Amino acid sequence: MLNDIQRPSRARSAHDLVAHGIGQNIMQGRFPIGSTLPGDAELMELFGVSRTALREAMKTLAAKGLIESKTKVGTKVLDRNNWNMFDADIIEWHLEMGVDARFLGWLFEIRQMLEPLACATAAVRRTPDQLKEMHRALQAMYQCESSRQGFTKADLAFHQAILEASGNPFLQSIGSVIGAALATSFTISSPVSSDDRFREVMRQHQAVYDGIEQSDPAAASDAMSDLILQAAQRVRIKHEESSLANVQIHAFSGVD
Amino acid sequence: MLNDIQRPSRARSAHDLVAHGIGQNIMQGRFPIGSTLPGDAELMELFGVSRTALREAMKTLAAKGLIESKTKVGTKVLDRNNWNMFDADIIEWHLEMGVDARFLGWLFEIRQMLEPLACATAAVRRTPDQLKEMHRALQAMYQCESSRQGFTKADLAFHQAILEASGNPFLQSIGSVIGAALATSFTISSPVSSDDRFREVMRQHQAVYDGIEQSDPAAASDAMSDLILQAAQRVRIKHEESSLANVQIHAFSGVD
DNA sequence: ATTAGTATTATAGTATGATTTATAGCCGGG
DNA sequence: CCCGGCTATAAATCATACTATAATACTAAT
Repeated sequence: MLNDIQRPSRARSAHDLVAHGIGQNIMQGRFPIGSTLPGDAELMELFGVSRTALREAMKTLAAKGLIESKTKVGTKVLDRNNWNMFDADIIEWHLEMGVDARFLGWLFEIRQMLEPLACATAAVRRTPDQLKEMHRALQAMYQCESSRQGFTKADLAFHQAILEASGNPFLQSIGSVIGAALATSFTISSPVSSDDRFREVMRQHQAVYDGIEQSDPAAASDAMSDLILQAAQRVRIKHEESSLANVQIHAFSGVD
Repeated sequence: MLNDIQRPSRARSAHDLVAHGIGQNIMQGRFPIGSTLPGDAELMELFGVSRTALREAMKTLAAKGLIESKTKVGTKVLDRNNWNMFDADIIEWHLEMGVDARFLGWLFEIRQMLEPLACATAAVRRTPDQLKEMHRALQAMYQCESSRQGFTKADLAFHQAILEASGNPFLQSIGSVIGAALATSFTISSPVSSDDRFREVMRQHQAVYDGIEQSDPAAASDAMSDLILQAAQRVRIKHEESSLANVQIHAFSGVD
């Protein structure tokens, strides 16, 4: 199987390469937070691109909250809490400098905070079409026992369908976070490595689907919570001090 | 008091204005999703800027996931689930076209999902310095009974200090979401409009602080949940079908 | 007539230099 | 010591020219 393009990153445009380059350097701390990075002229030479391409790259980074340029004073690397961590590129650049356990932990922590509740809302708000979409993705997962690539893709599609059905655009835009978590987890520990593991993973996903299908928010939420917890354990994440993994949904009572 | 800059939007750079203009038009559906927006030449004329400025604006929008340009085929408006809703600008543009209740509801839904758990982790992970930061912000709130501006600022600082103390960079980067929610809520219904209301709001914030100060995750989480719920009610948000507002943290048990 | 290959062409991408604008830092006057 | 204007510098913007890409149309071969 040579058909997988391991690095679509190769054939990218100039400004994309520059943005990637600078972004990664910032992540790695080679352009430390708070520091002023080299002037236009120097960066042009460094990356071998024109001012146009460079400035477009800068705007990309600025849009993601990584840097800020002011006339005369230069371009400074902003503090981490200005970074938009829900951005696909930022997550990617983070992971490209080596997967560290802390980062994965944070990723799973966020998933644990959002996805169970997304399931709960999806269970209540889903349309028939959205349910069908989840079903399609679930079936695709069943049929991808052999292919890790295909399984990951179907898995992501399943989770994204749930987010979509939650009806909340904020939830709908965290696909990148989940995608990164899945892709990374699967490189560490494949869920299709053994028959037992595969069956267990599928059982959990099925439980999530069933909960949503039956419009049972609590069940859907609990199932998703379990699913994420076990996924985290598979990659041996130990939550540092306390675990939020067993936060549970206590009650779903509608208010007026 | 004239010192408030109602529209810092005025003195912005060219590409910022263009990005703002196009972004807002996209939000309003005047550049519908999936459509191809005008070519470079036309947009240059439309906004009266040079190609450079226009392209920088495009890159900004592309970085936020709003659009995608391909050679020959033009620039297309991407689907909403590519948009990064956790971006401050996108939220701002959304709100600028009139505050609609649904959007506010989504905002509060996300807050309700994340902030209580952020409080819980903060209660466990906080450093003394971070606690001090929260205390400072809380005191500032107490002293801003008269000024809505100052109160909003202090309130945001309080919430941001909690996110900071959660230790999770993903949580740390949702300040824009909370900021937007606070600012918008306060224009609808000021928390300092009456003495009673002010006292109630402060009591709730104090409860959150106390929970974190005493390293009591459950208490901190519950207090924050209450706080957000009441804030939502103040702006008359009725959750559509079911409310996630009274999701409760059931148990915080550390795992190994 | 269908298909495959090639040429055309419109549009985004890149490059370069000139020009404008904003600000840090200096200077001199108060 | 403080304040206001001057100046140098670097970023921001503009204008223009050139390149790369891909959708379309056209041609030719089967």
